Amino acid sequence: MSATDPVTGHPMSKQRLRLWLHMLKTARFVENELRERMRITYQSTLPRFDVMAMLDRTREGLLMSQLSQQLMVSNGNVTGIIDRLVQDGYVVRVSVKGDKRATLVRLTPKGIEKFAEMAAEHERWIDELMDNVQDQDIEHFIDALNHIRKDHQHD
Amino acid sequence: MSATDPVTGHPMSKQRLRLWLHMLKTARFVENELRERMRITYQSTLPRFDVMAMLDRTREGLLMSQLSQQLMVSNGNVTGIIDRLVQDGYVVRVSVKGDKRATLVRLTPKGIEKFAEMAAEHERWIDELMDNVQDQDIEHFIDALNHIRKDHQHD
DNA sequence: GCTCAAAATTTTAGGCTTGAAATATATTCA
DNA sequence: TGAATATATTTCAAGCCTAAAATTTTGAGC
Repeated sequence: MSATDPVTGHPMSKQRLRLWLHMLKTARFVENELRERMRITYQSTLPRFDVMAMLDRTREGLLMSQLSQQLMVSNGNVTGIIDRLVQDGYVVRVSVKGDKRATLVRLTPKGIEKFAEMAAEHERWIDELMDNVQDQDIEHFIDALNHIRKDHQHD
Repeated sequence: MSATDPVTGHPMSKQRLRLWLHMLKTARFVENELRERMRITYQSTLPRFDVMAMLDRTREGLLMSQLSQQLMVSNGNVTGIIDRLVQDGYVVRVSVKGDKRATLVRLTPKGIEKFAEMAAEHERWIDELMDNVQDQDIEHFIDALNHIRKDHQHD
């Protein structure tokens, strides 16, 4: 038999399951909100926003493989999202000198401008959705989150 | 100008954004792990598991609309997932007496049995993935999560 | 009863996501 | 050099997901 919670007497595994279900529900709630606002305000999506955010942090561009690794999504997934960002004129594919396999992906000036606008609004949305989380809690919260990934994820 | 963190001097909105990004990354990490294990071990998926979990808690069955509401996903989404669970023989659709519009959805005995097996393993996976989260942190953690949804979500 | 709005569900079109297979290029090393 | 292996990316099939439209049935008010 595994360890039990000294307070409630419930097995730790049940406590952790409960924590996971709460975390999932909260994340889903915030994501649903953001998705809808992104759609209504910018006729865009969260995955597109995530990709643009990554590209905005590295203006010289990223390889497709770097993008999918950083975003923790599959290779083929990124291909489709970039296709649509290219269609909208927010992103360009640039061939890499000396390696014909690779493709560098970069924000266009139009993409940079649009992202700045979206990012500012996105930050306000998060601030509003999380206005119940107070400053003194945030660092503890983030610590606890990082504990979960520690020893498991190596990035 | 908005409130600032008295310690770091950063605006609260930046702190909350940072928290959200950590939360998203952690949730994605755990979900990716669970998805892969569910696929390899049971040739199944997380959405299917979530639906079965909900039905297991209410053995007399749930309406399609109740299911989608509880799971915070769209109506049409649930239709497809149930279609496949019915094909696999884990779920049945039962017509509701007195209302020809509604459909009640129930686990079959085979579904109940299968879910019990999957749920036990699922709990072990969570326990393993979260083994860094200690007991005394869990309640605080859950509190903080609930704070996020408080005042926003009404369920 | 009739009409019309509301409710429960499914269908549809389009985007996201995965794992696996396919394609093309680069590298290693015998 | 040439063969085998590794790397970067795309394509593919299938499932997930959404919003909006369509379908069917119910219920309310007249």
